Amino acid sequence: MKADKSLLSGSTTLLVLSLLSGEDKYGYQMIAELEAKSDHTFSMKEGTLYPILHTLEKEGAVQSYEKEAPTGRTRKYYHITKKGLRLLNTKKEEWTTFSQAVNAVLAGSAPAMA
Amino acid sequence: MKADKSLLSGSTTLLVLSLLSGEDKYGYQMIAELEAKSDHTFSMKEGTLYPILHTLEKEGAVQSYEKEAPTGRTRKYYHITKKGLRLLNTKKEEWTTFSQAVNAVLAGSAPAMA
DNA sequence: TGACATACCTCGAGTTTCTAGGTATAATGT
DNA sequence: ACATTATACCTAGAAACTCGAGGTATGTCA
Repeated sequence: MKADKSLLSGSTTLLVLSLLSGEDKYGYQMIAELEAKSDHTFSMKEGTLYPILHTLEKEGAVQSYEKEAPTGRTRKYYHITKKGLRLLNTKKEEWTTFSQAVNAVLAGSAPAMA
Repeated sequence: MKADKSLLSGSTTLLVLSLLSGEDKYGYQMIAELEAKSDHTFSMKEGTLYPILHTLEKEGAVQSYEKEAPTGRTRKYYHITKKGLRLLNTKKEEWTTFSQAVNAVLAGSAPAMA
């Protein structure tokens, strides 16, 4: 993880829901896509992702189903629900508000930029 | 706190150092300024801020000194050191990398915006 | 057959923040 | 004079989140 790992806190659910808003995906795939899309900034660990997926499913934000891959292996796919899409929009707004607030504080003080 | 409080994780040190890069400040003042500059998005709690300041001082990123306010009360001011300024720049870069990565993931999937 | 990648999972440790208290002084209202 | 509120500092324990380390199982390749 390039960025301080603690920055990741709180944004994981947003990232997972965002990935699923395009199409159904399985856990292992999400980790790889996150790493690729973020240019290797995010390396979400399995021990982080799987519990999150289980929690989201309990909340009704996603639904899982098993499907056999062309390889013959069984994968567990996750589909985002309408409730999940609403949650995604909420989290997106929170992210926007939050990042703008951080930038506002940064802009107000120091000039230095690496 | 408007934004999901867990988003705050990892950015607190960055915010505190950023505030101190302009001029020396005392704890109570920082909380008020954070709230004002972020348009009420951040409401950092005393139980969060004071331990952070103590940790930063142990690390040598800030130095504290007591000074009497015009009111007669004694305040504990914090001054950012050169080491603290370097730390600030590091954290700034981390923040930039992190926020760009989140935006990249968000852009790659869902179109909806509230 | 052995090694490795894929694919899922859980538990305990570590980190961070918040809640909820505590202490003390100055200003304000009555 | 007295009570209340705002200022200003602090700490301990609970709660939340992520990670490291481990486990299980199947498919691929040499």
